[in-house]
Amino acid sequence: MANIQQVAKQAGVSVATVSRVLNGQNKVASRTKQKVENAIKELNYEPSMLGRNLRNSESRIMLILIPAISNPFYFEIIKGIENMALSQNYSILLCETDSRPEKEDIYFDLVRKKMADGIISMDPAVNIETLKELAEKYAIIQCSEYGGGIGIPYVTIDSEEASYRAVKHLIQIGHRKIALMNSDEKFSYARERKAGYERALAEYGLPVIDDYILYTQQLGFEYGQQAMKKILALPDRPTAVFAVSDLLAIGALKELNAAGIHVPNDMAVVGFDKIDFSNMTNPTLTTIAQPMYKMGAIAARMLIDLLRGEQVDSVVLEHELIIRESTSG
Amino acid sequence: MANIQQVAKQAGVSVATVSRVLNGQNKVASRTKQKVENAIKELNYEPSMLGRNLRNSESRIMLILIPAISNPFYFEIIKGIENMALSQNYSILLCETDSRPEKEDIYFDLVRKKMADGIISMDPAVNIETLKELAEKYAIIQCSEYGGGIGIPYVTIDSEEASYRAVKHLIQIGHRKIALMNSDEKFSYARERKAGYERALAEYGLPVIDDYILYTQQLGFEYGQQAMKKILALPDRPTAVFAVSDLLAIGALKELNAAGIHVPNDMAVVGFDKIDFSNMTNPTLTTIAQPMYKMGAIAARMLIDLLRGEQVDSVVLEHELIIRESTSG
DNA sequence: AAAAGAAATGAAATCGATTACATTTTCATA
DNA sequence: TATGAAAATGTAATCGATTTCATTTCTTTT
Repeated sequence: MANIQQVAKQAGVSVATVSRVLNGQNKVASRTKQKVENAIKELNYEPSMLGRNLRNSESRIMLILIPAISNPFYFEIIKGIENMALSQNYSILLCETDSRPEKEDIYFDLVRKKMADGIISMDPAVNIETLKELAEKYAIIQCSEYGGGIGIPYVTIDSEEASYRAVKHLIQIGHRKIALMNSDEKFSYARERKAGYERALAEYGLPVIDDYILYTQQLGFEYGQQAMKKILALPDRPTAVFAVSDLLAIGALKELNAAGIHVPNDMAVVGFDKIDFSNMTNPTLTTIAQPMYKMGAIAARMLIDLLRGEQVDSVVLEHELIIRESTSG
Repeated sequence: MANIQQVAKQAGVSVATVSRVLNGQNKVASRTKQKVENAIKELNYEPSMLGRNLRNSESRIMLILIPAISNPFYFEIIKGIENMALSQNYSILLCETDSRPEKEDIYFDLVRKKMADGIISMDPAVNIETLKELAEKYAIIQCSEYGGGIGIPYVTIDSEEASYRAVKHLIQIGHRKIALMNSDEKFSYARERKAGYERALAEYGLPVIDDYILYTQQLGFEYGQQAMKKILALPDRPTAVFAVSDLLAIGALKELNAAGIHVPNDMAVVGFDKIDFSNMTNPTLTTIAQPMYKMGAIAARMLIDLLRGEQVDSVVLEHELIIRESTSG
């Protein structure tokens, strides 16, 4: 547990010199450098980040806000963030908010108290007012979900277009009665995906039927199962379902299975996100793939740039429709 | 961005008094306290944890080491850890090691450099020598997986017994040819689960057949699929499979499905962990439930106790066999 | 009203680094 | 060899809190 003073003493130099050796920037005579390095070895010295961080007024920690760690959608994004962060000597503090403001606030406090330098928010349920306020003093990036028009840079995909393509695909393979399994429209992605759904229907002159639009409280299997139960109870049952999340779609598949309804012959299903599990279901799930790793990496890069005081612009990434068994028997 | 000095000045008191108000322990006259609190409000002051942490020589961050964030097994454990940590004013730094020593080392460095106070390791692939060495100077708890006999406290379940019960269940419903889908035996849980498997077989006078014991490199769906492919290619095909992880079991189910083999009639399957997905498969998966939330909470509690310099003892928690469709058609 | 004891407050050291500025050393050149 | 510029090194302030010990203020008691 040696500190820089002791190293300096041992090496017979000043702490400034030790610090210079540590950071390798200023020139130090190689003989001196050697002495210092020996002292470091002998004392088993590890520089304390507490001291360094205080002096530099930074924590080199970035906060990642996600609604639920159990949604696999975030895995690859997190990986992308983490790798970029590590490469720039940042660590990530992963915060599951459960979409609860109190919990959110605990973590926001870490930023206010300098324990974290900035935030990447992926929580659609984040309190946008608080976020806006924080953004005035701290670096914040929105990833995947974003509250538009509030001046916080974001990286995301074009949800409306993705949704449009998914529904168009269903129409093109012959479906006319297509249900939408959406989540709460307070989330921008939900509004956009609905817009894409409606645009596709409109393009083919199909009516938007209220009964075909379901809203789920959350994005879990159970909610997909429940929603599918309601769909099956409909008098004029649709022949296809587009769910705005793979988790919902998988819950729906489960319910269809239980009801003995064949997918895709009796009912086609499309999901969204291309989580790993979507390839393990029976049938495998047609879905929209987002460039998640890339999205994460870009978000981290943007945050770091922001922290450096650079100007950063929002980014919209490409997506892809992955056609699998649930729409093509 | 006010600091404690400015608050003191504004309130017309010394920094010591401000600090006392902040920490609420020492007695401060209520009039003074009021003045300080007003100053804090007026200046919008937030105490910096950088300063506090340096002075207190602690970071109030605990490191959580997991091999892969994509294994749902860890979700509830992490929740348990997080909640306990937050309640004690700790934050958690989640580290996915990918079972790569370099990455492990990046995170270990955070501990050496005082950026984290202690570690909860859940990585079976962790370098046990490094861990042992670190444990001499820092607080470390092993959770779920543990390297025995090295004096690092752990919390886990009795894997041998759990495995024994799972296999016994298969035997009791009539199976005689039972395959084991295990992971690498360098992991203690793998060795223990194999031991339980063998004990159950022995108890019923069944032979241990080498061909029936498969090893997978990792615990992902794909590995379960591959392993099941091998099993299906066996000349004398077993009638049941016990997989040491739900992910493997789900991959196996997928492969069985693809091969048109009925589960459980033609082949019964048992998993391990009771992850959420295990209830979404068709058929639903019989599995061993671990008290994951509790395990996490206890691990965090143990780590905090350790950091306080208290004596902590290892804990073994209960498990439960959950019988579902994959073993009872 | 004075003295003693308790309560409140303050001054200054401390945690462990970085860095601006000052000083010393080195070395080429005249 | 003296000189001056360049290179190396050192001194001390600083980041923002906590805390020990000293001092001041307030109560209580006689």
